[in-house]
Amino acid sequence: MPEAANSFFPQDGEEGLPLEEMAYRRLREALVTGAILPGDRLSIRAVAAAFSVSAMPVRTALRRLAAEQALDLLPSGTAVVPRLTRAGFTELSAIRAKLEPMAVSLAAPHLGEPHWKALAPLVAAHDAARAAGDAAVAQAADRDFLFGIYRSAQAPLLLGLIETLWLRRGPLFRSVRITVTAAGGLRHSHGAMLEALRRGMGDEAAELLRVEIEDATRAILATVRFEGDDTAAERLAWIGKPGRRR
Amino acid sequence: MPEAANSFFPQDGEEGLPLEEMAYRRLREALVTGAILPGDRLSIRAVAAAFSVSAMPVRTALRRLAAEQALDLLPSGTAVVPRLTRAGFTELSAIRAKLEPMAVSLAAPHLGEPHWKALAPLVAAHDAARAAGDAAVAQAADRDFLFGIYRSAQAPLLLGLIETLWLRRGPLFRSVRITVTAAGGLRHSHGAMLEALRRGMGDEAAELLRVEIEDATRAILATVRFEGDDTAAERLAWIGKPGRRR
DNA sequence: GCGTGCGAAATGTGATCACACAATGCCCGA
DNA sequence: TCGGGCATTGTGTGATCACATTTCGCACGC
Repeated sequence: MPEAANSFFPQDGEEGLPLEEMAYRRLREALVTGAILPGDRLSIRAVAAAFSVSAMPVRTALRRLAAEQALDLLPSGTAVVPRLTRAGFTELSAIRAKLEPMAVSLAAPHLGEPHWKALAPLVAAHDAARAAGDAAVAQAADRDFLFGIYRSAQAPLLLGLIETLWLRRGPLFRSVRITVTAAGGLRHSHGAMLEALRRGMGDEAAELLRVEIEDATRAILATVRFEGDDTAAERLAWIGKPGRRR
Repeated sequence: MPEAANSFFPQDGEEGLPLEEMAYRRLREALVTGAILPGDRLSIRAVAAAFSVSAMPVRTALRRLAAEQALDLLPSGTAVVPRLTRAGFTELSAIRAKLEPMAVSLAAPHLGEPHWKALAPLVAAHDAARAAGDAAVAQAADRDFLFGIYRSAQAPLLLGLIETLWLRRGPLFRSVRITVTAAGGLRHSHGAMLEALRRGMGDEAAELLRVEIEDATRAILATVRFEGDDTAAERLAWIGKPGRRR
């Protein structure tokens, strides 16, 4: 990828970084990978202790994540991992279906030989991983494929918004991964997208992506249980349990 | 407006609020109204002194604005009011043209009599203000009209993104105001939008907005000078002035 | 006696400040 | 024009304050 290093999923290299940046990245990673789950409360002190730093850098990092909508803030100021509801997921997907194809269209004129060389292996990696049943790796390949294109769109504002959306969707990854694996994987059109881009048909590639996002959304809505989706049986079981949490 | 108070342009009531919130709102207001201009550097200490608070709340507020893309951060960490380039403005407008009509479509089913009562005066206020040549008031009425609808879309994530975009566009307001005033005002289709919404044609209203945004963008691109748009004469005058700023 | 409520104390948590440290950039003088 | 010193600015720490929540215990009622 000729562009700068992926700013979304930074690798290690946490040596010389300011502590705030370190805290921010670690929290973001935890969010995206599902290490912390929806509903979890992140108190400044607790996180600071976990990271062995003082409250300030953590506070800044937490607020930054909140400003990016990756965390919610209780009225008291405590940060919580947002629970994605069915409506929230629908909204998120609808926005993605508008912005990400737009990024593909914008990127198309900027793509060239070096990009094909970088993108093609990612499609192959996805297929291989899915065939092997490793949904996490397949997802990672997909993600790298898409962001490889998005970064080429030369649209920093748009890229930032898309990253925000992915971050917000992060906590859902775990369940989606399970579901998708169980379902044998969603159709993925990245190979066709790449072909369209090679032929210079940016809008066609964008349309493929839009359809893919909408299909995937439909599939997830049909199979994944969301926060607040308690079944009748669960609601009944819930009644009369005064001491429950969450 | 039946919804909660406008969170984008808060009025006064800065008594019981945390200082960080106060600093945040005042900075945002300054940004949106053009009180601080693109390129201005906002040092934590300077702002803290201006607001008569210590550095901490200001620091948090500045970082929050930066996370929302309303401010840029120099590598050193100093916050600066972003300069909107021609390309940046084009990108911003393209995103708005996708998201804001979407919000209108989503809001349509939720609108009812109370909304018409609240929105109609805003259209009238716009017309009156424009007739009187008061572009600032006309803009404010437009803004309230649109956000009144957006808030009804029941899409918090989308609303947040749109607010971010407006915030980012804020520093440009001053020049746009001048230009638009000089040009006699852009066509505005809010009356027609309101009519379409009343008839339950949400998509039609959305389309009107999309066209309006695109027209306005075109007009602004054609008339407003952007950062980096130096004319030939200016570029010539620039040569050989080693000590220049900005 | 057992269950239920209410209230106060204890705890947790965020907000803010003043201070110390280090990196950055600027300005002045050679 | 180049170098060095100094002012500015961001980063991070620890203590302290006020507020919110939770928890525990006691008293009341069944």
